[in-house]
Formats: sequence, C-alpha cells, structure tokens
Amino acid sequence: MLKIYNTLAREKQIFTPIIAGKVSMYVCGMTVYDYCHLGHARVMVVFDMVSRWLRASGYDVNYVRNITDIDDKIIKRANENGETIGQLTQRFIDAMDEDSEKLGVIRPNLEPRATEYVDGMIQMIAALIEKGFAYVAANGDVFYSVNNFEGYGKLSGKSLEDLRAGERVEVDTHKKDPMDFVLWKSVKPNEPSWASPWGNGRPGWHIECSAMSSHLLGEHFDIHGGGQDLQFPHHENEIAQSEAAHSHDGKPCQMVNYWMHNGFVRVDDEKMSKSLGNFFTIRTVLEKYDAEVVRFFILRAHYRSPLNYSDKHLDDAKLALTRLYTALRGHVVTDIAIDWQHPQAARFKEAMDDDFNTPEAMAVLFDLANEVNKTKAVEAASLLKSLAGVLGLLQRDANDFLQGSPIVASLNTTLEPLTGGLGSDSYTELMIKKRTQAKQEKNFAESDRIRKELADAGIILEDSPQGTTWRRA
RNA sequence: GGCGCGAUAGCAAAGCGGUUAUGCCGCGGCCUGCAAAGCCGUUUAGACCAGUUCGACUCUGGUUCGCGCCUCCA
Repeated sequence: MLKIYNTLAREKQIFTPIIAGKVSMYVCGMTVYDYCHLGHARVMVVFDMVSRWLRASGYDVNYVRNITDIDDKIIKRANENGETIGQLTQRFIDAMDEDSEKLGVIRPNLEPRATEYVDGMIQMIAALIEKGFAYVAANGDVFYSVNNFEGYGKLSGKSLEDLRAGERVEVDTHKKDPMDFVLWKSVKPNEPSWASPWGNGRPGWHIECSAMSSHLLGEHFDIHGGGQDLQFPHHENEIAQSEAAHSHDGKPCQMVNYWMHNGFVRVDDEKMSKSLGNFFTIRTVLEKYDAEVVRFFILRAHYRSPLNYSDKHLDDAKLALTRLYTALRGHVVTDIAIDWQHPQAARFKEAMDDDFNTPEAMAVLFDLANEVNKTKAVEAASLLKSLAGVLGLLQRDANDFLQGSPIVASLNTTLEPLTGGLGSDSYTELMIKKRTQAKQEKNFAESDRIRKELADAGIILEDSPQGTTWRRA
C-alpha cells in the first residue's frame, strides 16, 4: 500500500486514486530561457522515479509536465540575445530534452507549453472575474483577490496576516491587497501579447498551470508536484485560481489530492539557484560524470531531503554504482517479471511504498549485489537488474559502464584514448595479451610493468581464472 | 519578524522503542605470483539538557546550531 507525504496534510497518507487503477499527475517543469541545472535535474529524475514506481505498481499513469515558454525572463533574455522568443525557447527546450534523456528520464505523457493555452487562461480569468475572485485594475492588469478565497494559505501553512507582515516587496498600488497577484498583464512596448477582453496583454505565471492542468487532467486530479520553492506562492496561487474558478454554487472544487515537493540541491549547504549564481548546469556536470552516476546520486537521497552537490559526492556515487555493475558483470540476465514475493523484492517494494524511499530501496540493491557475488546465482543477478530498472538504473551492459569512454575533461592530454594510444580500448586489449604471455613465462616484472603503465592511464586490470578483464577507474 | 524543516559514525545516507541499514574510506583475514575485484571479520554513530519507559538514536518538552519559504526560482 503506497503512502505519500502530502504537503497539504503535512503527513504521509495512503494513496487512493480518484479513479481506481489510474493516476493523473501534474508537475511544474522548466522556464526555458537557459540550460537546466542540477536542481532541475532533481525534479525531472525524482518525478520520473515517481511515475515509474506508480506504473510498476500497476497504475495507468497520465503524467503531465509543463513548459513555461512565456515570462519576464524569457522576454528579457531574447531581447538581450537579439533573437525571437520562439527561437530562444525552442533552443532551450531542445537542450532540456537532451539533458533529460541522458539522465534516463522517460518523457512525460504530455509536455504542454504555456503559449499554447492562452485561450484557456483567458477563459479561466474571465470565470474568476465573473465569480468575484478577480478584478481589473486601473492600469489594465487583472488581479486575483486573495481575500475572497477562503482557503488561501492552506498549502503553505501561511495566513494572509503573516504574509502581509512579512511583505518585503514594494506594493503595487493597483492592487487592492498587497498579496493579490497578477493574472493578466497589460501589454508593454516590445513585448509579445495576446488579445483579451481586458485588452492586449499576456498571462501571469501562475494561471498557466491552473489552465493546463484542468484542461489536460480535469478540475480534480491526483498528484501535483514540483520543487519545494514552488510551494509558495506558485502552488498556493494555483489552488486559489483553480478551486475558485471551478467552484460551483459558491463551493470550491478540490483541485489536487496529493501535493508533492522535492527538496533542493545545495552547494556548500546553500540552495542552488540562479539568483545565487551557485548553480551547475546538467551539461557541465555531464562533461565530468557519467549521466547514470548523476541519476544514482540523486536517487541515493530521499526526494524530500536536501541534496548536497560536490565532486566528492559524485565520486562516491560513482564508486557505489561501480560496485553494482561489477556484481552484474559476466551475468547474462534475462528480462523476467519481478516476483514481488521474493524477500528482497518485497523489501524493495515496502521501501518504495513508504513515500518513495529510494535510499532504502538501494540498500536492497546492494544486499542483492552481495548475494550475486557470493552465490553467482543468475536469479539474484536478474532480480538485481530488474529492481534497479524500476529506478531507471543498471540497464546498460556492465562493461559498457565499467569500460565506458573516459571522460575527456579528466584525461591527461598526452593520452590518445580514442586513436589507439595509451588509454584506448585497443591498446589496452593489446597490452593485456602481452601481459598474459609474460605471466605465462613467469616474467612478473614485465607483467607488473604493463599493469602499472595501464593503471597510470586509468585502466585497472583484474585477473581471474577465466582471464584478465579491465575497467576504467 | 512570521511560518516550516533538519541535526545519525571520517564522508554520504536510511529504517527502527529492545535484534547487522546500506555505499565509500580505514583496519585485519581469505583469495592472488603480486595486485585488483570479491568474500569474511572489524573500528568510528545518533548536537545538548531534561522527561516518559523495564529499555530511546527512535516518543515528549526545552536549548543550541544549520537550512528553507515569506521576491523570480525546481
């Protein structure tokens, strides 16, 4: 029985879908004006893991992750670059797709773009005005009136009173209440705009998710996810918009049953964020680390815990993943359905059902690796690979990982790994043959010299009764 | 200031009111020509102070420290 920590309730709750056997899930995706950083990687990987586990549990999952392709920063960046907004956003959507594919993220069922749903947003804003939850200000902007929505603050646990006390931003004089937020911004020079009953303009940020989620998943759906920083104000405002717009006879309509928020990626114990400038893009990290190592690193922590990024931690993750692949090496495993009655599989399931406890699930993987190493049983190896597959890990051939192309940036430039020189696959194979011969002749000095030479080039040799194998450090 | 989260061994990171987490590192042994890998064993825990309990890392209260949200942010 799956339990999910529901931000709305501030506790783990048994997951019951609205429609038996089906799950509708919406996750706030990226604003595409720059490359994705590791914080974005975490959202993508975490909710990919969630959708995989829901599917492995037998649910028919409809997973929607939106793309924000119209926003202040996008407009600004496009202007700076002298390119159109469409060019800019498409470029970074393509980059995002590349990054997420490398990280083993299965594409969501739908990836709606905000600009494709402006009509829906306008309709929703009109409904909000009609029902008395929004008003047109003197400057032509349309604002949401937080005072008229009784449940405002229920997700973030904030009261309007507290929020006003903590007000740090210059108050927009067009607002009736400082906490009111914009639904529609009237057009400004050199900005894209759409026609609306309130004049030309463009949507505010929050309204897009309300419009897209209700259009694609309905007024009431199962799971809504995103980074912890979206809890307030973004998700709070989504609830206010959706539940008010979909209210019937003055009664709000519940928007989402389970709200999920993943923890931040940190650098030196500080949140990784664009504003702090302490972020690492996914592609920068992938220059140095295998994408599966990054995925492993992310899933190694519980999704709600903070995750500290550093080279040391990635190195550690790499060694740990190497242990798992080493256990799988040499086994020809066939894809078989997981027997969830198996003690280790049951333990894995229990961990995942407990609010997606991937660290505990991974401990099962390591215990299985130990069993594989001890017994050489192909059944154990198959189970290891299958269970890891549920997390999107360990699906490559073991040698592809262990002998994987050296990461160029970390290579000594005098080596020629790709052209047959020291450090290359072919040179390694050649030297292994020479060394095997030397060993047969009991010429251990030569054999050790070769091993040392390769070791210095990052190639580790491992002798066994079946011959010598190699891997990259 | 308001609201919230956290503090576990050298590092990372979980569960659990009493029984080995797990990975990396360290140490000892087995294996090996020697290594590596693997296997076996093993040293380092639960910020601090009280309380509840036969028994607390685990529950309760307090203290200290760290972090996050309250402004765009995954």
